[in-house]
Amino acid sequence: MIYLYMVEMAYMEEGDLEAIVKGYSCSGDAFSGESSGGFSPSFCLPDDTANCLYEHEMDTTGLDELGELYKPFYPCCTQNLTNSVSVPKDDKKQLTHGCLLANGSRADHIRIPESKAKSKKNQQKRVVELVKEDNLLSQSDAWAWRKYGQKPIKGSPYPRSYYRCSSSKGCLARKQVERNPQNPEKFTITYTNEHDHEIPTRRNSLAGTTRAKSSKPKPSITKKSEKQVVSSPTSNPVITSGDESSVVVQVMEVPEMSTYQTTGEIVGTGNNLPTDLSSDFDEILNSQEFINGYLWNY
DNA sequence: CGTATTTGACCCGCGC
DNA sequence: GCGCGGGTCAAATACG
Repeated sequence: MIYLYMVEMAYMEEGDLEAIVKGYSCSGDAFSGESSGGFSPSFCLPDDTANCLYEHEMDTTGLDELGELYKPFYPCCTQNLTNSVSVPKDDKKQLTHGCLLANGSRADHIRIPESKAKSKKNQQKRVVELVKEDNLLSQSDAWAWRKYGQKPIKGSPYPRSYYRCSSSKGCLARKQVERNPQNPEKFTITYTNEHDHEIPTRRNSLAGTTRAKSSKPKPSITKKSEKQVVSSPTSNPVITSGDESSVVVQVMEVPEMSTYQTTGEIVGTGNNLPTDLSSDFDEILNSQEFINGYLWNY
């Protein structure tokens, strides 16, 4: 089983976090669950648990408890829907967006203030920190993700990979994956925006296939000699840049989905991680199997 | 040929 | 206004 911490960042003012944690409030991400492989959506934490988690890691709980934990919290997850609005980057006039709810239904055309929508900072973010590297396979969600970028991140020796939803054209869902610089065994996955479509029943023809890493160096005309490794690891990436004033910390124990089967193995690298881009980490990140993590039978 | 990945360039928000 | 850093674009390339 997998234990992960889920941090939801919604449109809330400073101080809301405490209120939420103390008051057992729900995050308002009514449909966050679909990004976790059809998993159940947000749930509310007991007061002491939430506080505990916000400060430090928590010991694990039993797998079967999770399902029971979720049930009582489902109803609250249909509230505060407007907090979960995705923000289309380029849609400057209409600024509406369809939202997929956890139960599969949709909530369309939720209007958000233009000024707010313009800001990337106000995009909904949901951060998931994986505890174990090998859990990445199971944690990976059922959406099809396509990598569109990778950047070295200041303060972290590990690059961040950017993925977008490839299941549907125009879907604004984004996903970032990076290794925790303080604990290389952990990965942080950040989801931005929500899918505006159902979970695909089948993926693109090549989705899920593993591309063999090219043995020969890729010819590049304008290639720089820039080294993409940056130094001096700093803060915990889970609760990132200071502006995310309002954070809901959730703990999810994610059972491995027995209906799916992982298609690849990740060789654990532990703490002896190479820092260059040809490291195992990059192979993991670059593997579509890692991104999806499931074997799809047609 | 269609789709995915790589990676330098570009864009944009933010702090100074 | 400028520089920095994060996020995205898109051409080149790889793969089935």
